[in-house]
Amino acid sequence: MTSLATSAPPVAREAWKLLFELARTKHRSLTAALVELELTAVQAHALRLLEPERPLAMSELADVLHCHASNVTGIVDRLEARGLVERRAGRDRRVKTLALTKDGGRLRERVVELLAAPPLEIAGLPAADQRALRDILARALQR
Amino acid sequence: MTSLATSAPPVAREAWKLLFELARTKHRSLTAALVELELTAVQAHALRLLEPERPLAMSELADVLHCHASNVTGIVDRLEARGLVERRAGRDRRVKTLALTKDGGRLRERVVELLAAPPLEIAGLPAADQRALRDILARALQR
DNA sequence: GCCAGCTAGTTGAGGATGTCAAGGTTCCAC
DNA sequence: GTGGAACCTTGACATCCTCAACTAGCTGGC
Repeated sequence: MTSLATSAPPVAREAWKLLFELARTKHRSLTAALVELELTAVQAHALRLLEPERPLAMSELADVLHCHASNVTGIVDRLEARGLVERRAGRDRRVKTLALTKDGGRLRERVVELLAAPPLEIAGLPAADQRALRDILARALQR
Repeated sequence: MTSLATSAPPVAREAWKLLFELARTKHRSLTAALVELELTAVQAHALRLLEPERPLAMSELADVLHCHASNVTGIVDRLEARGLVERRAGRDRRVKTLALTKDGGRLRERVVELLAAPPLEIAGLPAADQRALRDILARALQR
């Protein structure tokens, strides 16, 4: 649970405001890019989490997506209907294991690249700024 | 249109990855906080955009929310049903102008504070890091 | 061995968000 | 005036999300 700093110093608030704005901008451009792949945000996220060599159980996917199992059923239904994902029976026959198909693997690569690509706002920064940004964020997330 | 840098230097990608992670973490905690106000993300966003002294037309709200007018109808319906917002007829009677009610204004303040509060990851940084972060992000968004 | 209770996943109901097409009012330019 | 444009709403449909109830399968204690 990441709590909030309701009485934070002004500088932190300014930094956060900028960060918020950047995130929103990127979120929009990302959603637009996903439309061309005919994927929704959640579908793309699920695809990203399904690494080719490490199949996931439905319940594990629900965990990492932070949503209910019943929701995952529908999401996987749609991915499976498009031939991107397969449900396989595990040794424990209650568990259904999710594996990428060939098509799913190919599409996943595009999704991963899309998500990993920094927006031009970041990519266009001087190298020193990029390094400083990375280091500061690394410190921030270390807690 | 924020385009993507699909072939960006590794440092930019690392920085972006961290930023992405921070955004996701915060998004979750924010959604959780909004549940207690019985607001969804879009409702909170709409509320934030409705400044007390500057009423917005439905179409203007649709613009800033980046969604279709027909979608705004439903969102405003729900806010109005809760007594947070009022539709008023403008001089041009095609236009419906949105104004906050007393309750809406009070709730909006809490929402604005919630959105503006930086996560502890940022608030807990040394002051020098906060300043550097703010300055780098300001440069990034200047383009 | 057997059964009570747990776990995994699905189903169905219901709500919010989002798109699109169609329609009603109102305005404006000609 | 009248035709077209602008603004909003409505209805149909898809996705995402939760919850409650259900089925199938596993497991531990007797």
